[in-house]
Amino acid sequence: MLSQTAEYALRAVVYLAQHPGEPTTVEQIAKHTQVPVGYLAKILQQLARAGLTSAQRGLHGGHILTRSPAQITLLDPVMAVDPIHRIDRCPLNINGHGHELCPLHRTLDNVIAAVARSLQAVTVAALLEDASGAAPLCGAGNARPATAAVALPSI
Amino acid sequence: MLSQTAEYALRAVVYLAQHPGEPTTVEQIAKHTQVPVGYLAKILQQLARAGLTSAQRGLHGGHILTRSPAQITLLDPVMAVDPIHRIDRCPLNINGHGHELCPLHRTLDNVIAAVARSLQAVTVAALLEDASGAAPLCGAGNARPATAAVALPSI
DNA sequence: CAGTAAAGAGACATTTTTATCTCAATACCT
DNA sequence: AGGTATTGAGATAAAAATGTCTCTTTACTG
Repeated sequence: MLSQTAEYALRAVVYLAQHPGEPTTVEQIAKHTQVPVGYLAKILQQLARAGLTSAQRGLHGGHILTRSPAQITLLDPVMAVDPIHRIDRCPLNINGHGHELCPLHRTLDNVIAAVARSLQAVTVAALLEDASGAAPLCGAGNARPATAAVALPSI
Repeated sequence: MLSQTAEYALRAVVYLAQHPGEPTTVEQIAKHTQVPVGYLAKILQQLARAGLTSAQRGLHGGHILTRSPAQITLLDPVMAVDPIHRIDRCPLNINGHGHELCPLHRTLDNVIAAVARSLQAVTVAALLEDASGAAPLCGAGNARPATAAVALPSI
């Protein structure tokens, strides 16, 4: 669904949110989020370029969030590294029905829009405050029993 | 969002639904759906293996749907060629909190579930009957002016 | 039966995504 | 100033997705 890269970016942002203040090295983030170090470095660069994080070089350097977790939604890192594209014109743009979409692509675009809204509706802070179960990112040692996830049959 | 392959599969199925009865050749479908012929042939094989379509070889052969468009949802072709996977265990399966997901992955799984439900809620027949605008697949010549798509700012 | 129009299957090619490696630039510390 | 820990950037590699090509099999037609 989301790309591997987007997943990694989300993990990194959540981890950073759990470690406010302290600049955190790529290595440390990678270790705790199970993301390949070298690849994560690239992703963190993208997050920095997008203004979500900032990095400090040198000794005691590392990455930090530039905004409070309450002001970062799950959509933000996703758009930074692997943007979700709305369908804004029919991919089969034969005899231009202007910017109107055919029923298929209108439906697909609605799905995409819903995904974007869902991600946008959840802040990173909300994840951290979540009291229903395991700690964010399966934080070692502090997982608690939780309510069962809602089952969706058939897929 | 969805893969190219899934897009192609959806186009093919919609096209077949518009041409009930007649076995339709890969070439004809490809032409009208703007999908590379060779690749489409592979995709149609996958649809056939999944039982959505069946193919007849030889002269006057081609592909047809095995079910009525009313009994095919948009999820069906997608699952046939490029299955949507629910997140059923934390990808960072450190100190196993069983099958519980952490807040991040529970959220992501909910998004995936919503996508699946949305696709499952729309039948191919519904697309064909859609009276709000352009014909399915931008059908040449019969596009009509339609209601504007709902705008989603910020993405 | 021979010819032709179609799908089936598999090898091959290209492009994109994911991942690794190396070296340079920066900042701190003694 | 020199040493070390860190990010930045770019080249390279590997894997997966997408796309092409060729040959075989099947079924209809005359």
